[in-house]
Order: sequence, then structure tokens, then C-alpha cells
Amino acid sequence: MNAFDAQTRPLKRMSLHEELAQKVAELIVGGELEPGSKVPEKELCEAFGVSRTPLREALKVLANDRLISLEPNRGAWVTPITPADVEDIYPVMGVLEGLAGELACARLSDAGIAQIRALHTEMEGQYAARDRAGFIKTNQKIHEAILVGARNETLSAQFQSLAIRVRQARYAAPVSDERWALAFAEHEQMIMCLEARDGAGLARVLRTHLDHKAETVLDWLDQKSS
Amino acid sequence: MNAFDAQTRPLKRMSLHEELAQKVAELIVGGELEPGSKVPEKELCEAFGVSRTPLREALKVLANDRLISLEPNRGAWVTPITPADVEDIYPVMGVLEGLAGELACARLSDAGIAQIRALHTEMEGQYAARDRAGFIKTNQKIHEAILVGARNETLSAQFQSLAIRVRQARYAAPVSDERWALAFAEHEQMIMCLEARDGAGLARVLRTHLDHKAETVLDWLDQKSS
DNA sequence: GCCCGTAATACATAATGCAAAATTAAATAT
DNA sequence: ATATTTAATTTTGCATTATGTATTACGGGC
Repeated sequence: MNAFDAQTRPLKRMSLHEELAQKVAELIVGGELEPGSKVPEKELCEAFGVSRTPLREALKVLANDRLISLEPNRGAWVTPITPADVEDIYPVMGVLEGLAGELACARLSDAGIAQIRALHTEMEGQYAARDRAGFIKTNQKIHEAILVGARNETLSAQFQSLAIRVRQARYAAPVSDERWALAFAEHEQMIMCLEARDGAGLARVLRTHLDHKAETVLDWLDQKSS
Repeated sequence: MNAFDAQTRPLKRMSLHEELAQKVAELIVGGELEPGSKVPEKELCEAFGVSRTPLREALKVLANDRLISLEPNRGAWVTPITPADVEDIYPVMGVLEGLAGELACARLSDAGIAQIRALHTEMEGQYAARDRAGFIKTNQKIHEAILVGARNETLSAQFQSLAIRVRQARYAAPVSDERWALAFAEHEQMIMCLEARDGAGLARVLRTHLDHKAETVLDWLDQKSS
């Protein structure tokens, strides 16, 4: 308890293995480490300038999150995402984000909702301008805002840990014009529910929104394998 | 793909750190390691007859699951469960088990549902006989059966990782007669929904069921702290 | 000539060692 | 007597080293 308490955060510098876990996760979702490929322990050690111990600790937690799989005495491999995984993961993300929507409807301030509306308006423009990259980015921000608005750390953590697993696929999957239109229409509904503070409605929309996203990703996985 | 595929599983023996993580988790949920207390690295190494490296790897994954928290240069501590945690966790478990209910309704065979009905009947007897311990055990089996019936590994994993965090509190919290009666009534509804294959209804019941459980745990935490 | 068994190599895993940080205990000053 | 500083001990975190396991290459038997 000192005079700087207000300014100073507990300053939780990340421990080495946490930092490494994050970095390696970035490599995986970023595509630098391809699904199904081996995680080059030695190279990574050299690249990050650390010894094997902290890196291996990081790999253990990544394995726990199913981002990589550790085959005993064979090393670590980037777990490829299968259609079965997508079919399992998206419904779970659906109910989680549904809950987030419910909570956000109840807990978000009017100003908070207005902010999301602003993001939606921005996205509207990007849709009209056919700015796919911008659209995706703003889209992401809206979902993020809802998750934060739910004010539930456990919920956020669980959702993120699933989101990261499908992230590469999520972004890689091409979105057809029809699907894009559908996604936008669903976002319209989301905003309406949010402004009406209709939690149940928002939850419903978010679930189907994710169901549709799952379909997109599944289509892509199917055609990629064939 | 060989002739023994039906009998042979990939034979995934656990690596040392996995086994240790499980053992330490058991110590925590079993109450041998009290919430808020320090995780005695050295003692555990000696107790399990392993060196520090694999144990510390295990601690990293337990920390990732929020079962313990690693304070840099201060060691590992069993994270105590707070009312805020319960308020965060139970709603999430609620939607997860709700989804499990929906999926189970759709995917469970008639025989599977009959099995759960049998468990319910068994529990009915235990309720009438005021066999609290037996009731809890059968109760657990029913919820487990629903989760398995959902046939969604991701869902199961996510649910279990949350359940383990509240497990000590869950079992320690005393259940009043009224709450017990309520829980039983809710189970009656669950069975009815399940046999009618009313997924949405089952989901609803399961969510409120967990909401009530959360209240029980919260009451206990509140009175314990005072 | 092909398949199986054995040796060699490479690699993952676990144990130990060491330096740095924190906790404690003690001693001095207020 | 209490508070603060300093010294000693313990503990932590990372690197190094050693051990065990799996894969590959090679030679002998069928």
C-alpha cells in the first residue's frame, strides 16, 4: 500500500513460459507453423534465445489447449483441424457467445451499446464498399465488444481458447457473397436485439450466426481435402 | 488400418507430466491441498519420486486451468474459489450442460435414454430413503451420462475443466431439504424432457438447475467467510 | 531377393546444478 | 519496544547434462 497504488498496476510481467506459449501460439495461428507439421523445438529455442526447459513448459500448456499434440518421445506436432473438430467446437462457441450476448444485454451501459452501434455503422459502410478486410476486422471488434461487455472472465477465457483453435481455418475460409450477405443480415438483427436489450433474442442470433460460420469453414475444409 | 482395429486403441500411455498434473489435481479437489495454501514443490517431488522438471511442467498446465496460480519467483498457490468465480463459472457451465442436453436429446439412443431413466429411478429410491451420499453419486452419473450422450469431446472437456474448479465447493456446500427437493423436482423435469426428446426444454431445465446449484454454493461461501 | 533382427544414431524426456531472487531472521538504530 | 536495515538461508527459474526411447540403417537368415 503506497502512494502510487493508483498508477501502478501489479505489473504482472509474464513469466518466460507464458510469453513463449503466446509467441508459439501466434506462430501457429499466423500460419508460420503449418497444421500437421512438427514443432521444431531446437529451432524455436534458438530463435527466441531460450533454453529448452521454458519452451517445453510452454509446449505443455499449448498441448493442454489442444493447439499442439505431444506424442510421447516423438515431440510436438501442430494439431490439424478436422471437420469433426469444427462440428464439435462451433456449437460450443455458439452457446458461449450466446451467453455473452445475454449478459452483455443486461450489463452493457447505453454508451457501450452505442459504441457497438457505431462499429456496426462502420461495418455497414465497409459492406457497401465491398471492403472485405475491413469488414472482417470491424466484425471481430463487435464480437470482442460483446464478449467484454458480458464481464465474465471465465466465459471470455473459454471462448478465446476455442476461437484460437479454429482461427486459422476461420480466416482462411473464403466467404461467398451470399454468406457475406447473410452474415451482415444477422449482424443487423444482433444490433436490434442489443438495442432492445433482448438477451434471449441476441443469444439465438449469435448461435445461428456461428452455425453458419461453421458451415462456411466446413465447406472450405471439405473442398480442401478433395 | 489393420485387422485388430476394433480391439486395439492407440495405447496412449500418459507422459509423466500429465500423470503428475492429474495426481496434483486430485490432491487439490480431494482437499489434501487447501485453497490458498502453497503448493509444496519439493515435498511433492519426493512424494511422487520424480524430479522437479516434470512436476513443474505439470504445475504450468494446472495454472493454465486456473487450478493453481503461479506467482513469479514466489511459487505455486492453490487458487481459492471466490464468490465472483462462482458467479462467473456456473452460468458458463449452465449453457454448456444445456447444449449437452440438447445434443443428448438428439443423439442418444432409446436404450441410452432408458439407461438414464433407470438411474433416475434409482435416485428416486435414494431420495425417498434420504440417502444423501447415494443420491449425489447417482446424480453425478446422470449428468455424466448426458454429457457423454452429447458426443462432443470439446464440450465435455470444457465442462470438466470448469467443473473441477468448483468441485471442492460443490461437494462441501451443504444442501438444505428445500434445495434437495427442488433439485429432485428438476431432475423429474429433465427425464421428462429427455424422453420427449425436447432438447430446448432440457437445456432450459439444466440451466436453471445449475443456477440453483450456484446459489447453494454461494450461500455456503458467504456464510463460511463470515 | 525379401523380411526380420540387431546395432547405431537421433531425439525426447527427466535429473541435476547454478545463479538470482525472495523470505527469514537478526541486529542496529530510532 | 518498535521499526528498519542487513545478512543468511531458502526457494525459484533456467540451463546444462545425463538417461531413456524411438527411428533408421545395416547385416544375416529364410
